[in-house]
Amino acid sequence: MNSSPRRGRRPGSPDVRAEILAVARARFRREGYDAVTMRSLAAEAGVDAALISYYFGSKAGLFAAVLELTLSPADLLGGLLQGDLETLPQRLIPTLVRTWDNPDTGVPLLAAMRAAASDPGFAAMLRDGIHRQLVERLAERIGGADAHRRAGAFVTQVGGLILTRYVIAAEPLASMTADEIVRALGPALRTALLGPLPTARRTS
Amino acid sequence: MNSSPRRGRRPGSPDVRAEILAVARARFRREGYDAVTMRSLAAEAGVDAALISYYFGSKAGLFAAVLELTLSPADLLGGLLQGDLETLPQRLIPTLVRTWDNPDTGVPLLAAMRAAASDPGFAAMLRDGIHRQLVERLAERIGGADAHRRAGAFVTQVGGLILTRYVIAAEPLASMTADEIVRALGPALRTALLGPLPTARRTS
DNA sequence: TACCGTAGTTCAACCGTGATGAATTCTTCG
DNA sequence: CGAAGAATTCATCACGGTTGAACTACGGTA
Repeated sequence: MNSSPRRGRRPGSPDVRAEILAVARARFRREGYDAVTMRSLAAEAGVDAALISYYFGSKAGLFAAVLELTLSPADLLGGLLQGDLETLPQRLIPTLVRTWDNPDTGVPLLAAMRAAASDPGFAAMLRDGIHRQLVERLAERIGGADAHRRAGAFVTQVGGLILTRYVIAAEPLASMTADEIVRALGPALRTALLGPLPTARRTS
Repeated sequence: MNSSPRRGRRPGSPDVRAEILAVARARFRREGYDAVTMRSLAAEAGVDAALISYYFGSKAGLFAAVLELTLSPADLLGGLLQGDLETLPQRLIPTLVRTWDNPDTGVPLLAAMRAAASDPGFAAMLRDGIHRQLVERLAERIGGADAHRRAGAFVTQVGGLILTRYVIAAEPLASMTADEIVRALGPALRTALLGPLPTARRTS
C-alpha cells in the first residue's frame, strides 16, 4: 500500500545477496553445478542456506544469476562481424579459444554447457540464446537466400569445436594451439560460411 | 576353498540381473539418467533397490552396463570407411541422422552424451572411445601426414552436428531433413576431411 | 541324511541433497 | 514509541543413493 520503494530492515553488513553471488560464482567456476551444494556454499559465504532460496528462489535460479552476471557471449561476435566474412574463421577461432581457455570466462561457459546438457530448462535458455544472438545476427550479416542455412552450419561447426575441445576434451583438438586449430578447421568453417569455392562447385 | 565356480542358492525366478538391465534400459531411454531413481526402477522391475547396488555396484555402474549393452557406435563406421572418401560426408550424414533420430539407438546415445557432460568418468570413457574407435580408424583410412589433424577436424564437425541438433536442438539444424543437412554441412565436412580444393589454396 | 558355506534377497537405517514454513530479530516509517 | 515488514535463523520435510546386518534357499560335503 505504501508507495515508498523499500521499507524495513536494511542490513548492517552490506549486501548479502552480492556476497552469495560472488562466492557462488567462484565455486561454480571451480567445481561445476552439481558438485557445489547449497549448504557448503552458504557456509563459505557465512550465511544461512535458506537465504539462497530466499534471494534466488532455487539453486538453479542462483546458477542462472551467476551466468547472467558472467556471460555475454554475443559481445564477442559484435566486433568480429564488422570485418570481412572471408576472414571471419581465422579471426574468430583465436578469440574463441582465448575466451574458453581463460578460466575466468571459460569455466562458466563450460558450466553453462554442462548444465544445458542435463537440465532441459537450461537447454532451452541456451538454445534461444544461440539462435537469437548468434544464428540470426550472423545470418543477417551473411545475407541472401542461404543465409540461415549457412549461419546454422557455421554455428554448428563452432559448437563442434567447443564440444570436442572443451566438453569432452578429445584429442587431437584438445591439445592444439589456436593457430593449429585455425589451420585444421579454418577451411571447413569458411566453406560452411560461404559455400564451396565457386570455381570448383560440384553438382553432386 | 572350493574350485567349483558357483555354489549356493540358484534363483528360482530367472535372472534378476537381466530383468533389472531390461527395465533400466527402457527407463533410461525414456527419461534420462537423473530422472530415473533406483527405487522406482527397482519397483518396476519387482526387486529390492539394494539389488541394483548388489549387481552393478552403483547407479553409474548400471548405466554403464546399459550403455555397453546398447551401443556400438564404431560398427556404423566400418562399412562407410570402405567407400570413397570423397563421398564419405553424404554417405555418413544420412546414416548418422537415421541412427540418432531412431529412439531405439538415438536416446541411449543422447543419454551417453549427457552423462559425459556431467560426469568426468563417463567423459573419459567417451573421450577414449571417440579417439580409439573413430579418430584413429579414420586417420588410418585417410593416410598421409595430415591424417590425424584431418580426422580430428572431421570428427569435430560431426560432434558439432550432434551437439547442435540433438543435445541442444538449436535451429535451424534441429528441423532439417537429412538431405538438407547434407547440403548445409556436406561441403564443410568434405573440406575438413580432404582440405580445401587444391586449385584454390590460399597462402595465408 | 545332516550340516554348513555362500550367493541371493530383504529390510531398515544412514547421510546428504534441495526446499519450505514458522518463528525471531532488526530496521525504518508513521 | 509502536507497528509493519524485510532479513535471518531454525527445524523439518521428502527424497536421493548407498550400506550393512539379518534372513533364506540351495548345493556341496562329511
